Parts: sequence; structure tokens; C-alpha cells
Amino acid sequence: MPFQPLTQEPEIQRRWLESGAFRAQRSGELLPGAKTFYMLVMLPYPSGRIHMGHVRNYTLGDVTARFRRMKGYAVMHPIGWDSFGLPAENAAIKHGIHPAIWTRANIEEMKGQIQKMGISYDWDREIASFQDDYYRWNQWLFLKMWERGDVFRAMRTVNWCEELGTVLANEQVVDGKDERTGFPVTQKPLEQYFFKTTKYADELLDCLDGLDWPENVKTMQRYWIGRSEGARLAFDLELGGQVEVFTTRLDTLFGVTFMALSTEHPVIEKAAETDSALKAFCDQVAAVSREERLTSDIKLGHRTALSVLHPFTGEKVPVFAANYVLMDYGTGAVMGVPAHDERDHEFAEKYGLPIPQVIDSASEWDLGTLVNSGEFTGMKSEDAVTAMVAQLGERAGKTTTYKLKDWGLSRQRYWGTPIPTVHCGSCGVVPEKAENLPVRLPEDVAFTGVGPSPLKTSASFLDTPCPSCGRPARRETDTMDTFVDSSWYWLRYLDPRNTELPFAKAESDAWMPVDLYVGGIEHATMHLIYARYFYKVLRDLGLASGPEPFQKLICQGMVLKDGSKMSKSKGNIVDPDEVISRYGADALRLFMIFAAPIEKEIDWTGFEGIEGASRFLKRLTRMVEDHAHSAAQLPSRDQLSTEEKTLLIKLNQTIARLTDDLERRYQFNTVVSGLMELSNALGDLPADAPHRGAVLQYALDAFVRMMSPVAPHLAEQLWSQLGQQGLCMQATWPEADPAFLEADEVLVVVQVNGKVRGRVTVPASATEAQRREAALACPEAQVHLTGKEIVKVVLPPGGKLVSIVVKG
RNA sequence: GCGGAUAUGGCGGAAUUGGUAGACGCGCUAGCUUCAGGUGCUAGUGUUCACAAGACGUGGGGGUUCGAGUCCCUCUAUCCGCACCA
Repeated sequence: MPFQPLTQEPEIQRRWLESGAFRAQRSGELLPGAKTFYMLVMLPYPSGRIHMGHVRNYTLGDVTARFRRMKGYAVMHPIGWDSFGLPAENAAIKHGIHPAIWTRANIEEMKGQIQKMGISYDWDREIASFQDDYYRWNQWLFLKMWERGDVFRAMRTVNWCEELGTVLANEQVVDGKDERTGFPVTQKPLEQYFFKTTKYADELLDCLDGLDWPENVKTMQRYWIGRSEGARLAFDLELGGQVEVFTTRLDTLFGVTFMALSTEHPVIEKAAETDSALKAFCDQVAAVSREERLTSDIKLGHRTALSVLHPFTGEKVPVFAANYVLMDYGTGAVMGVPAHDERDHEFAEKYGLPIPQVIDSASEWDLGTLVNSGEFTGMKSEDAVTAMVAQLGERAGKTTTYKLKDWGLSRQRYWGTPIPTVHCGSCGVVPEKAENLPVRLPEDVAFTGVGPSPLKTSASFLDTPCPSCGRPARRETDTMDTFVDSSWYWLRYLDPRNTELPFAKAESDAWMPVDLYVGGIEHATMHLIYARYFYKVLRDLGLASGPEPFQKLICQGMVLKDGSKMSKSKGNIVDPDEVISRYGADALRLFMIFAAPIEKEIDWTGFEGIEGASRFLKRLTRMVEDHAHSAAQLPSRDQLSTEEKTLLIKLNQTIARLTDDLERRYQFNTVVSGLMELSNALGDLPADAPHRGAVLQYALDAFVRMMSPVAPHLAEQLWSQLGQQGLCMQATWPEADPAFLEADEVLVVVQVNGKVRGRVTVPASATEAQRREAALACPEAQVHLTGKEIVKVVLPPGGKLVSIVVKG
């Protein structure tokens, strides 16, 4: 049968689905001691069409899943849909269709495309977050977290559009205006729900060390969490009250010449009530847009009428409002030490403040020995901190701060999980009862794009009795951030139809942690921090075991077109469907794996690469077609011709190498090049080799099994042609035969003074002394040895090299 | 500015523990087959001088070593992340 992927692939896909070969076992079906492998890809958003990034991601996961199945693992390889969120709601506004209809249609479309790629997902475990049998468990978990005190309510500013009467996401706001309508957007404080992620800050940071993740992702998370050890210190205001600061350099306390407070600091806000110049300064700072603040680092300050008293000297220290102090880090107040902090230095120079040196060290910003610091003079920085904390008593203490913030999960949107709380006139904010879940999204809403969240207009949704006192009350109309949906979905895959719990612990214990998680680098912080946070909460709720959900993480590189990201607006999208309909899924898969190491970008400059992949598959098909099926037994090693032995050695070395690449190294592009090398070796077998039929049959059998994870459709076809029954994907992965890993003769490279001068062949059994002798006798080397004194001869382990050192 | 990474032919890349640099593929060149080719096959393809042997060669410079793409120091360039974090 020739290479006809367009007709063959759908046929083979049907056989797979009918055979149930993609199905993952329930925990009860696993034999004791069974090896499991959980292969996870990041939950896709059903935007409408599959793009090349998906193809790369899913192919990689599929290669791993198929390899592990053949290696005898029970494999979990699921897929689902991150199907709440803004685009569906925008589509509803634009086209006047319900977000659910738009979402369902997109899922159908994309599912069909994924199936055309031959990805081995267990479709029985498919989940979609917009369905109430998924989001009810978001609500259930929210209630559990509420009980434990992991949820709280607080004010936070949002992007508010007065004309639309709605809240906008950051990406919807461009130049301070709604990107769709151009209406102005302002900042407005709103009471919202938060998860207490900071409670786990230390654990989230410390557990990173044990994870097999890319170093850059771990670094990004460390920075994001931003743990900083230091001390807090309360200064007395001259006119009563205190200002607390956080500092990593308490040892520089005697160098304080000013206090810098954020313009949003309560002390400044209060002072501004009676100080119009200060008020004007604060307004001026507030008027600068976010982007401008980020790009400009000009320090501005305004001296207030206030002063604090130095806790040791009692001297008056002036208080400034300053634009470079952030209200949401530390305490929103900084003790200004211009001699030993770069920013404070710049500020002090600008406003003419004294810059007294109090530390003696190599560089002005380093730790060292204290000078001009009263009774602490002469102490080392580290000791001074301890001594000062002890002296300062109640007003100071060692402490730690984090950049990580609590996770604000409220969204003033329709298309998300309703937050299951109720506002009661007498009881306040009350959680819904678990037995009343799910709190479903109502259908009686209109999507106008104007006015408050559609939930606020639905009487059927709003009116509800108070779960606590039973009197009429109103439902919460905020919905959850969609990151909640993606923070535990991989556990729902393990038990997707459970109606009692989000998932049974037996299932999670059987499969967790995820062995390999593959996705885009864009999720390095948000998703991968939230997911880790949730897992720790689930563990503490007794629902899951183990500290971390994802043992190994791979972030695949992007697929570019001529050096830039493929996007609709640039019109440079290469549609996977188009490629599949020209070359077949196998050729596309092969190219995606081969083109570059997985973490690097692939630039899709043209179709040459995929032509090459297709050519390789055609050549293989011909090779199998030309090979007359042979039932002959493979002869023993000493009966084989040299060429036959060479081929079988290449075969077994390839088995060993590819197994290692897939199992330990997670290096995929070399798997394809290994297959190509082996196919070249197959082609080199002479037509008149004495045992050609038996040797080829043996080698092709192993070859087809090894190509099966990458090009599974053609592998099935060739597998049948080789006379094998059953599915190739269910065959076992070949084992390297130790009898064929070494050749009879081995090449020894001869170096003289580090330069390669010759090569000699010796029997594989040759001793060190024999190798040494053969090398010294090598004529090419002799030229460089005559008339020189041999200083030493080095024979490194492995026996493949002899290095001769000469003098003169 | 801070942090992380990367640098190998015309291109994508390989070299797993310090041991033959350039596997494999793309592209290119020549020939054959077919000549309707966006087909198939064979040979060649780091640079340079070439009959050969050789010399040079993994961003630049230095070092360790019998031996360095790989380890150390230093410089340069590119990419990514963060962005006044007290």
C-alpha cells in the first residue's frame, strides 16, 4: 500500500477510537505496583481554531504518552476546555448569541481538528469549565476555603468605565480608554474577594528547589514571590502617632535624614486634607498613568509639615511624600538613608538633604562596619541589626516581606463561575449552603455591552433566601477569575463524573503528581503559581497528597512565521488544517518534533521542512513495500555478513539512544534524526545480503514500533504490512539486544600532542596494551613521532582514543 | 538598571561524563532516470591552498589540560523576564 495519508489517517483514527486504546484506567483497575504516567498539556481556550502552537504542544505530549504506553505504563492523557472568560462574552455582545452557544461550537470545531492530528486523548475524560458539573466544584472549593479562612473581602481599585457602567480588564484598557468604544476609564475602589495566597508564600518559594522545571521559570517565580528579609521599625511622629517602615538595612539607621511616604499612605492622605500644596502634589502623582510611571524613574518629592523623631538620637527627621514609594509593598513608607541606598541618594541630592556616612565598606551600598552610629559604632552590620532590634524593644522586629499579593478573584462579568455567597440585610455576606450548589448562571439575560454585569439584571438569579436566616436576600453577582478554573482541572480529569466530590482521593493518589506538564512560557508565573497554591490548599483540606502538582515542566517555544508571531492581524497564519490536508498529520507531527529543540522557537519560513518530513515517510513506505515479508528466523551473530551485523548494531544502538532520549533526556528532535539515520542504514543493506529477508524483517519490525509515537498513522499501516496483528500503538517498545551493541572491531583515534593524526582498527576485545601498541605503530602517527621523545601515552576510559605526548 | 539564558556551516540543528566538531534535515551543485514536474535515485557540499599531505575552524580575548564547543576568567552581541521592591 502506498503512502496515502489523506485516506489512510482517518481510517486508522477510527480504529484507535473503536479499540479504546486511548482509555486510561480508573485507580481500581490498576494492578498493584503498576507504573503510571500522567502526561498533561495546558488547558486550551476554545477560541475557534487550532493554531500551530497547539499542534506543537499536543504532538509533544502525544509522543510522550504513546512512548510510555509502549513502555508498559498506564498512561493518563486527558484534554478539556478553559471555556469561561471574556472572548465568549464579547462574541455574545457582537453577534447576539449566548456565550454558551459560541463556546460549544468552538469546542466542536477544535475537537475535530485535534482528532485529525491523531492525538491519543482519553475523550471519555473530556471536561469543560463552563459546564455546571465542573464549575459547581469551583464553588464547592470556594466554600471550603471560606470555612478555613482562606477567602477574605477587601477593597481594591478596578478599571471603571462610567459610560458603560462596567469594570474592564487591563487588556481592554488602551491609553486610559475602553479599546472597543473609546469611553474614558477611571480607577475606582470596589470591594472584592481574595484568596490568601500569601499564606503559602514561603512554601511556594522553598518547594521550587525540588522541581524539575526550566531554570528561567523557577527564577521568574522566585522573583514574583519576592521574599525579602529585614526589619520593621515604628517611628514616632512629632505630633503624635507612628509611621512604620520596612527596611533590609536596619544597620544604617543612624544615616536616616528623611522619611519618604507613598502619596497613598494614610498619614499623607490625612495631612493632605489640611495642606492644599501636598494635596496638589498627590493629585499630580496620581494623574501619571501606569505606563508612564513604569518608563520614567524621575524621583519627585514634596516636603510635608510633618516630622518623625529618630528612635536613638531623638532628632527631628522631615517627612516627604514621594512618587517612588509604593503603597502595596512593605508598609508604604521608607526610611531615607542617602549614603547607603542608591534611590535615597538620588532623592537627597535633588532636595538638598544631608548624606552622612554610617557604614564603612568596600562599596557604599554594601554591608560593613558601623561608623558614626552612637553606641553601635564598630559593630558589623549583621550584629548591629540584632543589637538594634533588641534595644528598640516593641517598636522594632525582624520580619519578612513578599512581593506576592493575595489573589483577587472577583470579576464583574457574566461568563464565569458565580461566587456562591449571598448578601443579607441582617446577616451580611453569607456563604451559600453546599447542598444548594451549583449556583447556576441564569439564562434570562441580555448581552448589550452596556451597563452593569448581566447578572445584576436577572431577577431569577438575584433573589434568593439568606442561607443563614431565611429572609429575602440578594445573590453575589461577581464571578470568579478564570484562573480558578485552571487551578485544579488536572485533578478533575482523574475523576470527571464524580457527583459527590471534585475528585476522589484514591484517583489523585493513583496518578499524582503529573509526570510531565507541557505548555507555553506565558504561564510561567500566574497560572503556575495559582495552580501550585491551589494544590497546597487541597492538600491541607485533605483532598490531595503531596506538596507539588507538576514534577517536570517543559515550556515549548513559539511557532513563528518569518521571524514574527503568527497572528490574525498580521495575516501570517499557517493553518494546521491546510497542512494536514496537503501532507497528512504524520508529516506535520514529524516536522514539528524535528524542526528544533522543544524549548526553542520554530520559524515556519516555508513548506520545505514539511516536504522533507513527507519525503522521509514516503521513502519508508517504499522500503516496507519492497521488502518481501519474511518468516525466516534471525540467524545468530556469527552467521551474519559484515553488512548485516553493521545494520543490526546500528539498530540496537538506535533503540538504546531513542529510549534514553524519550525516557530520561526528554529530547525529542534527536529521536527523529535517530530514526532517519537508521532508515539510511536500512537502505545501505546490500540487495544480495545472504539473510536480507530475515534481517530486514527484524529491523523494520523494531523500526516501525519506534516511529509509532511520532508518526503513529503510518506506523499502523506499515505494521500491518509487516504481517503483524493488532495495533502497533499497543505493541511493546523494542529492547536493545546487548549482543548487538558492540561491533567486532572498533576504531581507535590516535592523537599526537592533542591533534588527531591517525585512526587504527582493533578487535573489540583488544587490551589497553594492544590498543597502545596499535596506536604507536600507526603510520600517520609515526610521521609525528620519529625523532621525538615520547613523554607519556594517555588511554582514556572507553578505549576509543589513544593520546601520545611527545617532546622535541 | 537588576535577574536568567543563549552564541556551532548558506539555514534549522547534533555532539549525553572534557576525548574523531558539523550527525540528521533543509538549501545548493553535478550527473542519472523521467523529461509534465513542486517526482525519484547517485555523488558532492565548514573555510582555505590544493595533486596530496597539511593548515585554519564552535561570538572575541585569556587560562586550566595530553586533549576544550563542553570547565574557569573576561569582553561583546542577542533573546526573555522584572522594572523605583526600601
